[in-house]
Amino acid sequence: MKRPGDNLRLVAEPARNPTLDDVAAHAGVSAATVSRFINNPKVVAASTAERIRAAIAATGYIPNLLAGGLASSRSRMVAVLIPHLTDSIFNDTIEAMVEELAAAGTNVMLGLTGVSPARTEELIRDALSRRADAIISSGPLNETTCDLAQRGPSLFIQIWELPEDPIGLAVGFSHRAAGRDVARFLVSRGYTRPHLVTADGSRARMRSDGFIEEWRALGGGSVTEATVDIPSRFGHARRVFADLRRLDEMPDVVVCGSDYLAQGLIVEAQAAGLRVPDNLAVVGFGNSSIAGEMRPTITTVEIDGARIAREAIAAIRRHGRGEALPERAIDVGFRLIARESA
Amino acid sequence: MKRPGDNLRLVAEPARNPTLDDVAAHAGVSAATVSRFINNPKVVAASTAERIRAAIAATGYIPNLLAGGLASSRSRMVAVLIPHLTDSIFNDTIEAMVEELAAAGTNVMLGLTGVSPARTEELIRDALSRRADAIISSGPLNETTCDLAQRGPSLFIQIWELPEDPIGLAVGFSHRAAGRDVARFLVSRGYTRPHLVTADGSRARMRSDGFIEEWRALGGGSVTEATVDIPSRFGHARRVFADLRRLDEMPDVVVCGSDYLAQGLIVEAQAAGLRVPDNLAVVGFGNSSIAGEMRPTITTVEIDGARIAREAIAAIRRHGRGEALPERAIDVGFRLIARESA
DNA sequence: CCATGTCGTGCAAGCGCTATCATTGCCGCA
DNA sequence: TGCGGCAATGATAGCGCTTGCACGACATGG
Repeated sequence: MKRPGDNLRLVAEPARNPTLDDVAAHAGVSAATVSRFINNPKVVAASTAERIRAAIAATGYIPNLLAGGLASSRSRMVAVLIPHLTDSIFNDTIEAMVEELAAAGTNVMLGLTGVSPARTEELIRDALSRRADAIISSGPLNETTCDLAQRGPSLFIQIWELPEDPIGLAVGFSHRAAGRDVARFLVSRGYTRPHLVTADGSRARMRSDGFIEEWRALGGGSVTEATVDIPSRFGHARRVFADLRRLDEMPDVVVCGSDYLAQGLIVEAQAAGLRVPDNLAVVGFGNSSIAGEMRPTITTVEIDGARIAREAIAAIRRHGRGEALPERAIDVGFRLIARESA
Repeated sequence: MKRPGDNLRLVAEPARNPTLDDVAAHAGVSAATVSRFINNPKVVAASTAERIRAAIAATGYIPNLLAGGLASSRSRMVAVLIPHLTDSIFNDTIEAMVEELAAAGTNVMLGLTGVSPARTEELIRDALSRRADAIISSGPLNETTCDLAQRGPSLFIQIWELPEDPIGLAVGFSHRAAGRDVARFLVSRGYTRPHLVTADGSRARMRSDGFIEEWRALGGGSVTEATVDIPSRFGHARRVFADLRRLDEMPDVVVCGSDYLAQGLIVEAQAAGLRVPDNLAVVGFGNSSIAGEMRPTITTVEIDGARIAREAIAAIRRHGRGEALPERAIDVGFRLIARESA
């Protein structure tokens, strides 16, 4: 239904979104006061607050965070850079992160780096362009990316690892120590012929190194190894298992780079008529939700993703308030969970 | 290497990031020209372009997209709203989406809605606040959210479903038709006692309705049903399978809301000594990567996530150029893939 | 040779908000 | 009564970019 007034309204007030000024006019205060109300309601008088609240509702005002960010040089956004989404061992961490950030009124820019440093660099550039309050990265860095990360005003947080000299902050754990712990555990269980399935990345490499180091130190025998692409996926299991069977001597335990791959190996082993762990034991990594739900349940290394998220976010908050960070690296540790598969 | 000039530079030019003006001064052109070069290199003369390029490198300039977005009211960012990350049937779609968008120089704001309309509303508000070029949503909407989505300048795209009257654009398929197809398939294979495991959401509901409708139309017998929380996860399988065994009569096929749940049921069935599909058949949904890799491989319904991503992005491009959308709903269809599990 | 493009560029006015500083009452306390 | 102090608000100057308009230089065609 079209009434005469409609066109007039359209002329007087075009398709433009209402702005702070509109709200201010409507509430009979200045734009500054409305801004204050939005960012920190308790600094305005209760009666004023009420009028502003009403004006916002009446005008259907939606703040413009681009303008706000430009003026304050705080974007209320953090960039999260991860390699993949599918079968990703980080998903729990990321999910926790996104939720914690949402609770703090901060949004997340998601970047998928794959294994490409070039893509990583571009994403860091994008994050800096958007003046992200922080950049949380679990991907691989090279020299250029480090440089970029250094220079930008955004807090740079590396998660899931602990480099010797972190750029901004690192929240992670020692992959080498995790590898060693697994070795010790397998020795204690009496396994003698471990097979390592290592993803083609530095973190997995460190775990394998740690494992072998400790295994040898404890007088263990020979270790066989296989390599898979990043990330360690369920789908790799077929080839890995097929290769396994061609070894001179079957291993008695397979150490995987992720619970998904471990799950895949269990499936393959069972399909081939083997019993897990009796004929072949399997160790996962990450304590993804499936690990405790698989049959048999999967022995794995738990990383407290929620804790990583919390620490990262606490640091972002501090950094946002201009405080210095108490530490450059936070070790959240890990925990070996012995279940049925090994 | 430290030269005398360095300190002077530091004094003259404090920690401030270089801006367009700095680059312009360095290149001996106006800021407008640098802006043009950045956004559309071919409109500036080749020689000028070269000088600007050099100036950008020399100053280490990083554009400020907040300022750019404010001025142009285009943020080069789209919001992607999904319920979950873990075990999510959307992950392949999202991954394709993020990659396509990255290729187009657009970043992604990730929002996790869970099953809460309140959270969805807040995320839509956030997306509008950031002046997202588009909002891509696969979550549940209520009246308020619809209103918001209508009003905002962002293109609103619903994926994975086809409502009768989409808000902006819908890219999806008919869940009802998918349910019917599964029913027809199972009849053709001679199954007689299907068990439906329906997630507690409207889409899964539609598939179940479609299934039952067609099953009855084809003269099939009684259908049993169970409900699980959203999303249909691997971990639900234990309870679902346990409940199954308590039925008066064991079903001969279980129809699941996701491949992950299907995988879980296969694991449970096998752990209980049943053979799949001989003793119990299983049908998944989504053709996630595991579906083709499980033992037995999982019969499922394939959705072309990459196609959904492409269509959505094409629409965003058109909308960005101010063109009207050729259609309000795009049906990408689906495809039943018969594998070993049913 | 002038009218008419076309191309490359500069000028300047915003985009919508935040933050600094100044201003106004008003209370309490000496 | 006077005044420092505090609470609440307003005025104003940007934040760094985009873009419409204008302008000069040069090429084109009648």
